Amino acid sequence: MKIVYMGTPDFAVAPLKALIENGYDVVGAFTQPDKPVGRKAVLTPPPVKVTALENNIPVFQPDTLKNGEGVKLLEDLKPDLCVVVAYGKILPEDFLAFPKYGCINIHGSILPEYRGAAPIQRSVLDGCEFAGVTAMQMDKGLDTGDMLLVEKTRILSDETSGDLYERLTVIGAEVLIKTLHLVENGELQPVKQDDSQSTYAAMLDKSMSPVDWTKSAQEIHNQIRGLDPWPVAQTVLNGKNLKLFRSSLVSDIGDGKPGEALPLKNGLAVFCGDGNAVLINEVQYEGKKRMKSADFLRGCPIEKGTILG
RNA sequence: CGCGGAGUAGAGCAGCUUGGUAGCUCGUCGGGCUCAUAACCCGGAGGUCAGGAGGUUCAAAUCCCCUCUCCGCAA
Repeated sequence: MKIVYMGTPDFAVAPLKALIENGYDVVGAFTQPDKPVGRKAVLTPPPVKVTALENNIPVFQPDTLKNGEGVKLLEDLKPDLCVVVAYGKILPEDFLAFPKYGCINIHGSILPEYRGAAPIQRSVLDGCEFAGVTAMQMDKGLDTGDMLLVEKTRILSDETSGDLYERLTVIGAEVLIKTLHLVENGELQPVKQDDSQSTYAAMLDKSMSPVDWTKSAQEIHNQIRGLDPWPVAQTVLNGKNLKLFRSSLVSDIGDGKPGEALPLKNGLAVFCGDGNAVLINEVQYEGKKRMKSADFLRGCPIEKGTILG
């Protein structure tokens, strides 16, 4: 079976490798064009491109698939199936219909919940108990296709989006291979999504970073882990930005006003709106490196009672 | 050449303006106190102060010049 793989970020690397290791004939890899990255704006190829090239798979980085541009490329590759994992572009209908088995997408949520761009982050942000990966048969809607296989996993209480991302990419690779076995054996049992239960996971942006300390400790904890590794929860200290990482909920440390800092032996605790507090285990002050908050306090003492934000 | 912060002991920082034998908090090692301790007390080790046999000077972590690296903002 000839497969065209379509994906861009790290999340899409493990599934691609799984295809290769399981002997599938990956005849081409579609990925986003190289983009400038970092302060120096170095032109960087997306992870999937790197992996594909290492395995001598032809790489395609079209700016658009619309107006028949995408199909034009498929006509040469003649895939039986397209596998799409976090590709980052909308596939037009003529493209979806081209391969014999259509296009199968690996999505980082338990559909129909969290359709869209940032399902993993949103599920951490919302404090969900479970996350998962769904394989689906793509249709013209956004993550609306029939579900082929679902795998769930429990979200750990201190897990960040980045942590969960790494776990789900592994699960995603497994789900993909299992789904392909079903395809090959003609055992697929597509299940329609219940649109009435669907939710949309919008892309994250930097405006979500500032912490509102009047929220509950649990909500703030979810924000800190959900926005890690990007865009990262942030507060203000001495007029400068302070990024917050690796929080945990603490109890029995007394009372304080929302945003009130409490320097502790093992790090920086901050009181929240519900009277509880979060312990911030790692911070990054403007212009400084990321470090343990206990280390930060050694060089930049914060008086008890200082209000953050 | 987008704006800005920073490189000093294992860690986090001060010292630089007003040059003159390197300091704080923590860790570490040894000892003491204690039923006990991540607590407390005493003592010790540990630094070519990012690099340039650079410039100024009697003397440079500190002033001037060049290079490298890290980071925040903006994209």
